[in-house]
Amino acid sequence: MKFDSIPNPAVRRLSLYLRQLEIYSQLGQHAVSSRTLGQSLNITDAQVRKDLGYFGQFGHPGVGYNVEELIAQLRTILGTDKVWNVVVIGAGNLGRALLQYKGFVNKGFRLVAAFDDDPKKVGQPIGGVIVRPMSNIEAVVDEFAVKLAILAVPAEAAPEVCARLAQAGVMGVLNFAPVALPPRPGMAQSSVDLAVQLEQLSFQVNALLTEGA
Amino acid sequence: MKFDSIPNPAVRRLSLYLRQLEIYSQLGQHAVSSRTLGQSLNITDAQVRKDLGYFGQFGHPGVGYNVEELIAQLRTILGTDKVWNVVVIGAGNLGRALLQYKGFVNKGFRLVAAFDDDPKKVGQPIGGVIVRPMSNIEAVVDEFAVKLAILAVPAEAAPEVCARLAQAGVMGVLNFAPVALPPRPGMAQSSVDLAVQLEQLSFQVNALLTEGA
DNA sequence: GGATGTGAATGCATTCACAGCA
DNA sequence: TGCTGTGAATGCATTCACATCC
Repeated sequence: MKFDSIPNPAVRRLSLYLRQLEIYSQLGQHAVSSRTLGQSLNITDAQVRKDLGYFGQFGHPGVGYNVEELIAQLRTILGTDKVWNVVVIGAGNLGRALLQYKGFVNKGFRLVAAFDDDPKKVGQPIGGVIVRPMSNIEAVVDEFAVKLAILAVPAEAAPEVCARLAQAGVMGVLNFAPVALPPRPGMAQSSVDLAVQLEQLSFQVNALLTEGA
Repeated sequence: MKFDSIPNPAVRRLSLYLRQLEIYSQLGQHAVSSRTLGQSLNITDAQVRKDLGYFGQFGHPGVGYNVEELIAQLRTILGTDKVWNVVVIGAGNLGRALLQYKGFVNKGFRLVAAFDDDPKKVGQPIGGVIVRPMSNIEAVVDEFAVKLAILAVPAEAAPEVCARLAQAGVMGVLNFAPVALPPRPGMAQSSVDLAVQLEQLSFQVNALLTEGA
């Protein structure tokens, strides 16, 4: 399976398909068409079929897709049929919230450790783990074969910590610090900037207000 | 200024430009070229110029862009030259973290209220506001002219709450619930699903591992 | 010389439309 | 008939390349 040559937006949508299919599954729905699945997510049926088509043929002409079957396939594609051990760096407000977030575990992600340099935070139990000093990062990453990390440290510290994680063997970082991380070959990076998200809405609301007026 | 016909990716980048320019400003940098700005964000210089070009001519040929000047322009474009009052719905782990997040205020967003239906949470002070019962939503939205809301409620409740917010006059929602919100004309919506973010990394790390092998 | 601003060219993603199968 | 899978056509975003200006 060649992973490059696949549109990035398509991969983003795969996650949405999976999420929606899990909802169908829980509702006892066993079959779904590209049209129905798409409508739940505001995506065209052709787009759904094309996205899945990058990875194989999972549907049944005249019938649709089997929900459980497609869930299994998508998990395999996305790599969440196995469990990933994940560490959280930074035990501030955001880090603590993430450590207690219930949505990760049944998606195939297990938070195995938290790190912070504040001596007042080290030793605290949060969401089932205990905050450790940053000096332990390498040992923990090694011990638990950690490949994914969540970065919830201040912007000033983020690039340096990211480099350190890469050095330790982490291959993917989800960054919540409001700063651009220098790209590293061999490391996947994704950033979520909360203020930027609001700014986008601000722009769009302004557009709605001025075009409507 | 016609707000439609502008590529959505371009608007996303404007926020990144602004963020980076604010860093330059703090470092005492007063001029910047499209090349330099782009390099800090892994964006080509042509892209930077094209994005800005959708909104006007802000540069000085042979010189570059004035940092403070461009910051002011971008704030106006994004609508954050004015302060937006924002409410947070849901005072769970994530809601509480967002209420205490320091990054919003100097970006032009003021969190004016939090809501939750859990009687144990109502009355609690968090990050400068007091948690109110959901029944107060309409009154607060009205009183503070709230146009933006952050949705941090469970997935089951999210669509209903979103509809209610729209009814109350909210025009933009940042949704953290892992569910698709039905689109509403006259309302801007943006979703951040934390598990989906990790899934994307999972996919990419798998790709790195298999292509490298 | 060194930078912007911007049409033209390219490349990528989405949509169309239909053959093929249950 | 109803739906998938997929080449072909379209549409959109990015990059090129250069005229223009300090």
